[in-house]
Parts: sequence; C-alpha cells; structure tokens
Amino acid sequence: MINELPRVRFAPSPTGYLHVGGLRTALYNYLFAKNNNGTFVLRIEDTDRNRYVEGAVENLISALNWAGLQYDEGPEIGGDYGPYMQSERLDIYKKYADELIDTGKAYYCFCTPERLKALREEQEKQKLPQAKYDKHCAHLSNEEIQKNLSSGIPKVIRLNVESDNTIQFDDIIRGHVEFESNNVDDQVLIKSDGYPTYHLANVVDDHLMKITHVIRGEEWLSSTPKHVLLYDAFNWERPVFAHLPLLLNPDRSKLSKRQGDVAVEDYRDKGYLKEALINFVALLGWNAGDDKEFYYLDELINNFSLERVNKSGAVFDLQKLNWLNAEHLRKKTDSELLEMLKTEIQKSKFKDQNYSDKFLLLIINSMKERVSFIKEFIDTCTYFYEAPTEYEQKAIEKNWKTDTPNQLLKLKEEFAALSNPTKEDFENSLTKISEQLNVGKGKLIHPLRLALSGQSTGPGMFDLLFILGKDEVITRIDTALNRISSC
RNA sequence: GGCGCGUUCGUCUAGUGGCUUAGGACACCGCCCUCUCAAGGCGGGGAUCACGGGUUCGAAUCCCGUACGCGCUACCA
Repeated sequence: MINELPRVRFAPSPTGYLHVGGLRTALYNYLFAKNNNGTFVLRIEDTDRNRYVEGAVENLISALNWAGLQYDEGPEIGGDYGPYMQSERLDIYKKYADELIDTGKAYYCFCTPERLKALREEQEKQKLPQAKYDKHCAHLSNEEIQKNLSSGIPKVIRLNVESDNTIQFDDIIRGHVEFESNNVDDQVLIKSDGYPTYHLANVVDDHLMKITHVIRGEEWLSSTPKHVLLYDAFNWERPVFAHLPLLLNPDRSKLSKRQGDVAVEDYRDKGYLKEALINFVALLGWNAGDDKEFYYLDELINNFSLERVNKSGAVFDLQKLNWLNAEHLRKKTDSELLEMLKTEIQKSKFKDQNYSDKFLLLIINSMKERVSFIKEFIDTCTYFYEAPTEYEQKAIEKNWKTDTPNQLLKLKEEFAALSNPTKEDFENSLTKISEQLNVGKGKLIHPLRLALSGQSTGPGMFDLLFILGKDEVITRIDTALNRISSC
C-alpha cells in the first residue's frame, strides 16, 4: 500500500434520499480522495430487495451532484459511467461465497426463520450473555447437506466464526480496537433469495474495487470484526478503517427525520446554498486546528486529514448553518446573486413581472447585508415589488405623529419638483425640508419609510427612494396619507 | 442484557503533561457606528474540562474504576 494512490468509496443504500449524515460521509471520502490525488467511487448497496425505492438512485446522484461531489468511476453506460450497483453483481458474490464454503470458512444453513426465532427466545429466557446462532448447521454431515441442497430447501450461507479468538484492527479515528470472536455471530453472507448481505458484498466489492480506505459511519464499527474475518478468510489485504462520529439531534440521539430535516434536498429546497451546507457539515467532526470557519470546497480539500476527525458525535445545529449561509451568500458576486434572484422570482407571485437587471441589482445591493437567504431578497422586502398593502401598527403608533401628514406633504412637493432624481437628489431634498421645518432628518425618515414600505426596517432611506423612483414614491405617500391618517 | 465507542461553555470545537486565570466560532447580552434593520468594530456573561481514585514536582491532557450517552446485537444497510 506504500505510495499507492488511495481509493475510497461512498456506499449508500437507496432509501429514497441523501441523508445529511450520508452527505458528510460522502464529503469526507471525497475530501480525503482529492487531498491525496485518489479516486472517489460511488457504489449503491441495493442488496435488500424489500427496501427498494423507486427513483432513489437518481435522487442520490442528483443530490451528490448538487453538492459538487462528483464520483470518478463506474461501469460504462453508453458513453457515460454510472455508479456500481451491487444488485448487478450477484454472480460475483456467489462465487466468493462458494469459495468460502470450499475452504470451510462458511457453511450452508437450512434453519427456518421459525427455528431461529425460537432459538433467540430461548437464549433470552436463559439470560445468555449474548444471543447468537448455535452453529446447528455447521455440524451437518455431507450427506445431509447434499440431500437438503438437492431437495431445494431454502438455504443461506453463514460465516463460520472460530471461537476463542481476539479480533483486532486499527482505526484511524478510534485507534486500536479489539473484539472477542465469541461475541461475533455466524453472520449470514448469502440470503435465501440469493442476494448477499451487506457484510459479504461490502468486503468483496471493496477488495475487487481496490478500496484502500473504508471511511464510513460509526454504526459500522461493531460489524467491522466480521469484515476483518472475511478479509482474513479470503487472504486479502485489509483496507484502512476510519469510523466517523455520528450526527445528532439536539437531544443527542442519532439524527432523525422526526426532529427536523435530514434530507439534503430539504435543505436545498429551503434555499440553503450548497457551499454553506458543505462548509457546515465538514465542520461537524473535523477542523484544521486553527480558527478558520469559512471554507470553500477546494480549501477543504487542501486542508482535510482523517487524523483530525473527532471521535464524538456532533449536534446538527441550524443556527450555525444559517450563519454560514449568510456568510456564503454575501461572498457571492452581484451577477451570481442576480441569477439566483431571477430564478427565485420565477417561483414567486411576481413571476409575470418583467424586472430589469438594473432594478434587481439595486435591490440586491441595498439588501445584501440584511439577508441570509436568497428568497429574502423578495419576501423581507416585497415593497420593492409592490406597494404595501398594510402598515405595521407598532410603527404607526411610534412614528406617525399629528404633524406627520403635513411634513410628508412638504416632502412630496419637494420630490415632485425633481426631474430624474438621483439618490443624492432625494437626500438633498429631504435635508432641505428638514431644515425648513426645523426637525431632525430622523423625524422625517421614519414616517416616510413607513409610508413607502409599510415597515419600520429596511435598507437606507435614500436607496429605497431611488429604487422606487419619484412617481412611485409620490403615489405611495398619497396612499399612506389617506389610509394611515384615517385610522 | 452482551459487546463496542464516546464524554471540554447551550451548540460546533482548540487543547496530545508545564506556554491555560481553559482559546475561537455560532447563539445570547451590552456599547460604538447609524435614518431603521442588518453588516462591521469593541466588550460581557457562559465550561470546577462527566464523576471518583491514582501516576507525577505538575493532568483537560497518562492509568484504573464509576456514571451517563450513543451505536451494534436481523436472511436491514
């Protein structure tokens, strides 16, 4: 393995969507591969026919692509290449399972589900320290085996685990780990439907695909001794293992659907930037040892190392994700934001309006520091797109005084006299009126903002005036004068 | 129950025996800036480093127990 370029894989089962925990596993694999000029393989572990979900694979790949984690190789499909599909490799697993039978490392088992269930119940009743298969079929004579085989009784193939052994392996993240073979069950390798279980398919594929580093979730740590046993039984070199800490709910249980969104597509649909999600998820269990928090994918690639991955689980905290989203959004160029805003508008009630780029760019620049999500360029400031339909009651109480109508009238007249006013023209006019009336600019600005936007918060006053334009400003002042004063 | 893994501010984390009165980030609070809200700047509260024993001149850091949490314990992955 010296000087060999690493080969890693992301091996999800097609459950319907890409879990954010899966995204992080995929990301760490990807980062490790790219950091070492290695290869990132995608393999779909679809060996459970009962769990097949229509469209799940396409969904998985599109989520991975959206996140920017392209896989590097796979079997040819036309000119393209797809992921490896375990369901298309059944004969391979069969061949290796047979090899294990021949060498006595595995055996046929004809036990019925009923007997297995009874066995488990009995073991539980006797309060045996660990429940496992009793090797009943390992002791069958050759004649019995042949008889059962030829009469077509349903069968599985089980791994023959020797007792009284210590199984050891090293994990980059966990260090040295040991298990007693007495605690390892005679795992089913090939199911009665002819499909392999995860354990066999996983080991065979990782070997055949020359995977050098198995980087996966911590939930696999307990079954790693089974995998180690299989490598040894085949006399294959073991890969390096790295078991990643889990992602957790706020109550520290394993991140689940019940307590929030877990699918990558949920976050995408809610308007999270892929840069933010990737950045966030990368930091859940890894850091470079400095204070840097803001990363782009290529920076992550350059800085990543498995040695710096943490051991303990990390709570998936939306607040930090939201902050990162805002940070990434602000780093976007105006033209990137413009394109995003345009597609967002297509999803909004303003889709039939034909806004000029210039107009949208003005909105973007006035709101950039005030939003965390693209959609907020629309729904926190709808007043740019349409006149306010109502006025914030609290703001009325606070800012709409008895002399307000008169002041706004004065402002309106002043504005009306301008032709093609710039932002500065508006500012000069307002300054002039404030001096004339001998009131602070703030006294004019607050009610004016309310009249124009219906709100008490928003971008700079003169930006708002300029973006709306003289005619719209005048119309809105009139409307507000009528509606608020009559309240 | 058994086996395994883990445990530093609310959350993500720095820390690998003395540089630590435990540092940073998010969140929270205050001040500054200011036409509001943000952004930005400055500051604040917040972790007896799960607990108890050792080892050591000295431990968040090493060792041993305990507790708690989580994972696995399927012909699921």
